[in-house]
Amino acid sequence: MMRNVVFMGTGPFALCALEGLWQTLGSDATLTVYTKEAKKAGRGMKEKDGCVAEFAREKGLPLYQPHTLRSEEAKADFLALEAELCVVASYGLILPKYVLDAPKYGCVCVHASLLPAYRGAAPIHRVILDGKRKTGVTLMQMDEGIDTGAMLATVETEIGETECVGELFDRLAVLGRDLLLSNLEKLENGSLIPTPQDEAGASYAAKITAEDQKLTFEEPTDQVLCRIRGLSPVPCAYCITAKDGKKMKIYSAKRAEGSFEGACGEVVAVKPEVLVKTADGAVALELIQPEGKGRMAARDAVNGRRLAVGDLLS
RNA sequence: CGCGGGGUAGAGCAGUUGGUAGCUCGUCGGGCUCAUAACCCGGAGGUCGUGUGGUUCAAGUCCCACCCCCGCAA
Repeated sequence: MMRNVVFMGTGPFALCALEGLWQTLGSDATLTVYTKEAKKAGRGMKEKDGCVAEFAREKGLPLYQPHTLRSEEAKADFLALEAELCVVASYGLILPKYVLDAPKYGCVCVHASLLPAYRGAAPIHRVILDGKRKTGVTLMQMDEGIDTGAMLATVETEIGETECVGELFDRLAVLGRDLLLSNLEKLENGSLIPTPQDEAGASYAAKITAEDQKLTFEEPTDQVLCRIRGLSPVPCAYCITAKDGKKMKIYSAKRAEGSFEGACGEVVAVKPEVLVKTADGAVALELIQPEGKGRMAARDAVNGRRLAVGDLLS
């Protein structure tokens, strides 16, 4: 059993793996946590720590939140830990070579995609945005590139037809945690065989931009629905309601059967469902959120005169 | 001290220049119908975020303080 492990991660996906690691290693081992520094965020711009930092504090784990790993100070700190293994999951900082080289078993990363596809920051969102039906988690030996290291183990999963990124995220976090834990021993005894990634199948899952969040009803229904599912509930797809120019987030919607008359983005019916015309049909809005208001069923928005037949969404 | 929107029946909203509250939906009861997410009739349901606060003859409506929710930006 390993006795000295460093974990580097930020956010809920990382937290899931960290919790598992903490339970598995037990109190005999030293588990040191690295996570991104607290930053001013949210309404009021108050300094806010991430969930990984909170967990580390709560459990009394040694915690490091360097602004960068490239400083001499960070380097000295890390080397002094003399870690046997470094586990990384959506950390957000690039690991310098000294980190990669120092641990006896190197640095392994839990990445939420079937590498070499969807390397990068937003693999879970992108895989749904692209309409894929299968994804997974990869455990890999890190190298100096971004998610380019040799693969050690993978687990696949089907993406549900109506599954949103929030649901998939939670499932992959658990799969990732289990993939890591079930391979710890093999990492230690060297029985995992690193498989280099095939560059031919590589793709990059870039961070989600505001542009990605913008819905376009000029697209076919399938694409509109993928965009909604792939971004819900965070950061969420949105459109602009023409009558007041305000944003309206759309958390969920489904395909509407039939053919409809109207311009793309026009509300063509509100009863019994709120239907919005797309390039090749219509989508039925389910859960939405007007700017400044809370989430509500599309039907409630109609009751409050927020949406009516003829309204234009763009 | 980042910018901005909002807190009124179970839900979503309206409430004009201050005069004790309305709409759509839901809910309960009744009716029509082969039937219904449709229609008709009727009922219940609100100390209008909090404050033994201020102004006023009178405040959901103006002023003050505080709490909470949300959008942007990070």
